[in-house]
Amino acid sequence: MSTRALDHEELFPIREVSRLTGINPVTLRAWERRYGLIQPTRTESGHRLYSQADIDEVRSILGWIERGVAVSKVGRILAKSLNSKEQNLTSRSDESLADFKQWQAQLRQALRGFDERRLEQVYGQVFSSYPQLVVFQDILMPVWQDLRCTHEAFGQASEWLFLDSFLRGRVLQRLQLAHEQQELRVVLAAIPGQCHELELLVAALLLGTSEIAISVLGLGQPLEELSLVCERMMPQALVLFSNHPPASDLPKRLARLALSLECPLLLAGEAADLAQDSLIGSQVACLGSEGHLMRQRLQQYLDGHLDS
DNA sequence: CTTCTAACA
DNA sequence: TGTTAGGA
Repeated sequence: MSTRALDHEELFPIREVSRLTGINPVTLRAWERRYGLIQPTRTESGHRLYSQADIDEVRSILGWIERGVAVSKVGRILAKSLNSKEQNLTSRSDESLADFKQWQAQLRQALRGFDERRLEQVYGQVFSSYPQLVVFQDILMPVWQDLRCTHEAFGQASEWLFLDSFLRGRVLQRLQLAHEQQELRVVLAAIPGQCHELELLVAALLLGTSEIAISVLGLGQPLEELSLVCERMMPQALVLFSNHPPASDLPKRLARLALSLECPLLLAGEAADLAQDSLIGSQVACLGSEGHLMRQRLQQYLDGHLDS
């Protein structure tokens, strides 16, 4: 704690990184050698020094591994999705990033004590300082993701669960409040698979505006029945959500689904970032995974389609 | 304690 | 693909 004069420039030896991420040092070196996955700076004697950004990269690798992606394929994915996230981060000042970390630290402290009152308090304070989108996308969800895939200490699984159920409750609450008298209605469904409920709910929250009401379908929603559901709900659009790498047959399945729908079909989440190349020229539009962009593109898309 | 490569499971 | 062995 005391030696952190410059948080950004602080460097860690491999053993520390291993402790922080739960990855064996030798495995860390194997990733670097075989897949070129993290390239830390070196001391003159050749010892690796990892920056905070390197450690964050290890964590995101862990996230993809947990979603069933082979380590050899993570590199490509990271190269793509880093683009959209990096742009988001570099456009932000260092001091606001430091502020985010402060709030995240407070959040982690509340979680460590399983202190619900404290958690509510921090949650409320964050909301009084930042807009909803920033609160979820830049402060709360990164902690949720870290806790989910990092095994830094015994008990983190419980802390993750504690946060997850707290946030699910709060987000549901907000979703209910958000439903008022919007003119446009959009249906949001998860691509069946391994999506967490919270990710879908947060996406719904971030996509909604004063003009667009989002209706969320349950997690197990079968893709094949969506045309039926849309026939009866008659939304202005159907948005599919996934944070997982798209299966190779996904573009075809989506194209087929799009043909059977009365309304336009859109894709959101990390899957949208990763699949957008294979979907150009198809009926399926990609919203991306960044909150601002998603909302903006959805709005524009609807505007354009309602004119014609 | 770190580094590396080659071979194993 | 992660881990082990062996040497520096």
